[in-house]
Amino acid sequence: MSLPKSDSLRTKVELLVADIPFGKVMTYGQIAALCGSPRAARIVGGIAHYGDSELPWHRVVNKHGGLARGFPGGPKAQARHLRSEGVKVGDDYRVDMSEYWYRPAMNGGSHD
DNA sequence: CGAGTGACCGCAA
DNA sequence: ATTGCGGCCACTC
Repeated sequence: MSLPKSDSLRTKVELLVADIPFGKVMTYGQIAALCGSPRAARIVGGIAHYGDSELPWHRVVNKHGGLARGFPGGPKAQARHLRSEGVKVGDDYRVDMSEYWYRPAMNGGSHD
């Protein structure tokens, strides 16, 4: 396991968000799931709000590929950042998940 | 320490 | 399509 199981969810989330490569995006639910709590998607959002503002939260989107609601500046700002990284954002502020969804090759969940 | 809030997810009507 | 509800964990007041 690459993630420190002893640390709090917040720490893992921050590590994952910080590990999102350039031009890629992750979902709140996916991050939460990788942290061990697939239902704790809101916690991820919460961390984004009062967590490290240095992390690339603009690369974090919801399950629908849409942008966050409380993002500073609105979805426009987030969309601008993503486009700036080469991510195509639709008029509905949605990113192509099948293209930009970053899936860390870990947990050996492929099959046992 | 208790209560409230939060940038979400999924289902049901 | 929208609205409502429960759930999860952490942080702030």
